[in-house]
Amino acid sequence: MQLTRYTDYGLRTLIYLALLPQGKRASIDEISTTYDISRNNVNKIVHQLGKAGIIETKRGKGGGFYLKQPPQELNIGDLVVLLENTLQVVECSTPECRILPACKLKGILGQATQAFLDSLKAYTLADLLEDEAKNLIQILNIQSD
Amino acid sequence: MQLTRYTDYGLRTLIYLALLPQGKRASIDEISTTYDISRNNVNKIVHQLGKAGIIETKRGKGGGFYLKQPPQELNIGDLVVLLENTLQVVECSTPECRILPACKLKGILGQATQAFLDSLKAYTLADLLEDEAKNLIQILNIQSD
DNA sequence: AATAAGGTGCATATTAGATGTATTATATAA
DNA sequence: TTATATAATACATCTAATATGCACCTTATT
Repeated sequence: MQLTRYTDYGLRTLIYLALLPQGKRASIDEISTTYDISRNNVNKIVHQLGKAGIIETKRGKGGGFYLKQPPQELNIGDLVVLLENTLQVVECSTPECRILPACKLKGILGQATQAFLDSLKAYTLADLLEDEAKNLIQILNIQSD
Repeated sequence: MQLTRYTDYGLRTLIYLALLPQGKRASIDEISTTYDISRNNVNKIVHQLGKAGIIETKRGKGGGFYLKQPPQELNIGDLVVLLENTLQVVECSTPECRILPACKLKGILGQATQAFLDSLKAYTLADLLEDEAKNLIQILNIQSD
């Protein structure tokens, strides 16, 4: 049971953005280089986060992107739901499982998935920085000006 | 976020076994054919369940396997832990993530995974049959004698 | 001995996911 | 108005985990 790297990278990108000084933008290259993630992957993530209204993106010279909301307002559960392409932990229909109509496993696994998400919903992006912001800023070499 | 089919097939196999009349054995071919799952996959599952002491396997003509414990004693959470090869929802170390030492995500995701498993631990194999045993027996064409 | 079952090992196929390449659209600044 | 830096888009390819296939071994029953 794993989340995709895409989701992982998405969260890392958001951590980076949450650490940026007010008014500063990040670029795809910057994130890609810092975390050593494929540029294309970051590209897709930034695009998706932009479409979802989580970040503001701007093209062109001097462009880039930044969080539209404060980190305290970004819930980890919601972010995982957004980034992860499927939350259906088993595939009952491709190919169709013979016992599907009488199977209670679906429901039980669905409940468990909900418990997973509810647990994440207790945290926000801000909680990922708590007590570690200074360390993270140093590790990620984020400039203060 | 998905469980492997291996885990899914493992649970389906156990459902099948839980529906068998007392004293009856199933065979790998029987499970494989009934669910339309690769024989080899079932083979591995049966082998693992045997080693884990969940089922009793017997080689040779007239052999087969059956549950060693009543379904009420087999906890779904434990079964998923047994069958699923990884419960680490993100890979922090291959390659090593730069922010690993200051990252709080690991812990939060670990808690959520635990919530997932705890939710499953509230159910046993018997709960997967409840109210549906007759339907399942019919769908799976399990003979009563 | 023949047969039917699980056990074991390795090879191959499949597929989702990740990455690469190229090009387009847009914005800024010289 | 041209050059440059950026995100957006599209598509191709690589990779690796997973799933399946094949062959043969071991064991038990008849």
